[in-house]
Amino acid sequence: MLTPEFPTDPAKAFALQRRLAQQVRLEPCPKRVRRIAGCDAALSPDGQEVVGVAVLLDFPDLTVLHHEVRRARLEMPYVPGLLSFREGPALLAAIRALPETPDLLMVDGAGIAHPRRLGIAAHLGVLLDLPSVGAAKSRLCGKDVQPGPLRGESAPLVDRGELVGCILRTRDGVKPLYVSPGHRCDISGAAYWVLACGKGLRLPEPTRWADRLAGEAKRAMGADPHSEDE
DNA sequence: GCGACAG
DNA sequence: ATCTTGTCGC
Repeated sequence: MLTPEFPTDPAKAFALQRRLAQQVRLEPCPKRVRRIAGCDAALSPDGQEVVGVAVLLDFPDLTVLHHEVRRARLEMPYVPGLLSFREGPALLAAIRALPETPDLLMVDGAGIAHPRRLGIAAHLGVLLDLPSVGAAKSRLCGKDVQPGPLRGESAPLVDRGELVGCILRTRDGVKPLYVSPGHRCDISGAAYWVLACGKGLRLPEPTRWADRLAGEAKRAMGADPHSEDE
């Protein structure tokens, strides 16, 4: 089950990122959002597959309405900057399987705060032409600057002289998140949505649920590499 | 050439 | 990502 959408050859992946990065549109984030999809992935117990999860939450309730899980074989080793070519296939399938098209995607990973300005959040946003936000737990690029200690405080994330996102404190005194817009969104909007989706915990609800559900799906696999097909 | 490096 | 128990703090 090959995925021409995500080339396995690093050279082709780099070229594709540079091409898709030109399609990213930085603009004001939508204000009328009713449905948000949280996305995250985990590795199968045998490490041969990726388990992608897309959780649909409503806004502003932040209630979980639905979630989809999709698996995809790993064809490429992890290479910083090429994460979307590993998790992309499974996440894309999970998002497409949702009963409703979300108004916004919130992904565990980078948006444009990426060496070629196409982190997984931006990549998925462009492929689906949906507004997206990247909320990473650690830094991929840019200068690491510590924001104020209180929830809501932030510091600009600058990479090679370019403002690509912000380092946002989502919880008092806790390690900040590296937030950057994906597609059809901007830096302030990305930070706004991450905070608006937060309940005082470090991770915003969409990503927090996706992370938890991916972990459950992983455990449910136990030592059974496979049990069915699509 | 030497580090840094989402998940 | 993943390997992993208890422990400090609100």
